[in-house]
Amino acid sequence: MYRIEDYDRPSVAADAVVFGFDTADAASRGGLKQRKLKLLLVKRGEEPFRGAWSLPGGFLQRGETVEQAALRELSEETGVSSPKIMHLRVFSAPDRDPRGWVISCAFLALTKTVALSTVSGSDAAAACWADFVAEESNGCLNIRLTAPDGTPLLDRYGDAEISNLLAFDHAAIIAEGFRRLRDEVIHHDMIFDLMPELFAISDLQQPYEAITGMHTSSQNFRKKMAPKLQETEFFNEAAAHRTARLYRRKDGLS
Amino acid sequence: MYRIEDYDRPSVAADAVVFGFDTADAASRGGLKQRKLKLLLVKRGEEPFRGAWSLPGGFLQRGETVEQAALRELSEETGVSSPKIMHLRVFSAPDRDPRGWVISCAFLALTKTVALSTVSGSDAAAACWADFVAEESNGCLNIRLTAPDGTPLLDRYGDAEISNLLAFDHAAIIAEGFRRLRDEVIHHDMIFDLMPELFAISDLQQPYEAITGMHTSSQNFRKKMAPKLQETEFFNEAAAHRTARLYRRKDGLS
DNA sequence: TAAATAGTGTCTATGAGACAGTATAGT
DNA sequence: ACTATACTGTCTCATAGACACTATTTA
Repeated sequence: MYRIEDYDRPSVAADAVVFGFDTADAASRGGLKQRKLKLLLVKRGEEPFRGAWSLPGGFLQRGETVEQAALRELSEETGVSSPKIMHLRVFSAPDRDPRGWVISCAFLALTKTVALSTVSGSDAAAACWADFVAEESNGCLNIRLTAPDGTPLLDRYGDAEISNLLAFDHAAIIAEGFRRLRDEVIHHDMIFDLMPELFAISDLQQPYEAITGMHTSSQNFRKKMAPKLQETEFFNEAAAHRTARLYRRKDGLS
Repeated sequence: MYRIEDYDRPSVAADAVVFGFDTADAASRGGLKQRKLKLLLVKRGEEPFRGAWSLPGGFLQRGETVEQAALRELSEETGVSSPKIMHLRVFSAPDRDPRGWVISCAFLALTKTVALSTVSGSDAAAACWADFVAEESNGCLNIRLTAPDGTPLLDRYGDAEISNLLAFDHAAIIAEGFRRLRDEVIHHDMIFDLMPELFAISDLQQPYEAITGMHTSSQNFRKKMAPKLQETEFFNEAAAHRTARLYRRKDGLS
């Protein structure tokens, strides 16, 4: 029989790729024009990579699952809670951590409405929502990450890293996370996990297109989404134009 | 700084859910009618669960990635090699292994053509291709696994296990593996990874429908697949009917 | 010729994209 | 009146399913 003490064991980390959109609640929204995809990062307070930005995460503890570890670390480090978290993959290259043998269980997590103020926790200056921009050109995924102060954190073209200020192999984890996000949005309506309970159809479009890279007219987008939506009696507060009806996700969808 | 020695660490296993189809090579095929989806299992030679069937897998060793560990164990235990292997998820419930704290990185793997004779390795009687049948009814996935001698190994309806002779939480891992397989076949043409290099269109249909649960006429199935196929100059050897042209997967597909 | 599967063509319904045009809010 | 967005409807094209029909092989 295998005896645990007889064998070498790695340290196991759980890291979360957390996406969100910086829109205020749709029901109480003003004339917000720009809705941008954001990625949650924390500033490392310890060596190695002290001072560098990294994914929120930490080490698995006895008695918890890796999901619980990811959510616990996310909460501890950023004060953010995620209603939706899914396994991404395990990163286990033997040299990925200078401290030694550490494998990382990576998760994809989403927050409904990103209130930027929710970033707090042990050290408020130690977490931020970075701007996330992705483009696909001839089969290559280009990702750019920018800190709130404008510092470019990552410029990645395919697997080539033009510039990368992130700790460990987190750039690769982020790329994998975004690929999965796109896939889930396209095939499994994951876009709704990024939206508040009630939303106007036009609130869906910017997020949807930023993630999928697709572009449609607002009319056709409406028609595509209509079968997945449940009409409500509510309307958003008007800007300088007609008010929009609010919808919720129709249940009974995969 | 985090020092590895200061903290508790789990043992890490890599387990593979390996699917295959029991069709002989299409180019030298006889009048084979039944093509069935199979799952690769090994018989445990040690405690715990000695004598029970389980997924091929084993413990991660220092210096290798979890993918390498999965492929190494697969080869050692069954002699099977897999051209396609992908991360599924991590199973880490604290009580999932009676030996102690063991988490499992689960993989989905496919073999192109299953020559049933390839099951060998350290102990030939210790591995088998079990019959795998899945049905979806009102949102619930029903899975049944049967050993080659007819013994029912698993009957699972949704998350309810009617009967389960498998070791550990491998029944849940298998269910997750099949869900992912179906998803990849539907959205990303993974069906081709289960096929030999050359195949007739009709060879695709049974596997495709067994996995997706969809049903179409052979004519419409042909039309759906045509844009993904590259015609070749070869034909299969005839049975008691017209010979079929062989195709290969058209490249440049996701 | 019969049996069985391979393969073509046709009709129809559905969904996506292009785009014309109407509705309703604020300024 | 003007502007900006919400929303409806229409046309066209591509794709999926139903199904009639032809082609080719062995028995």
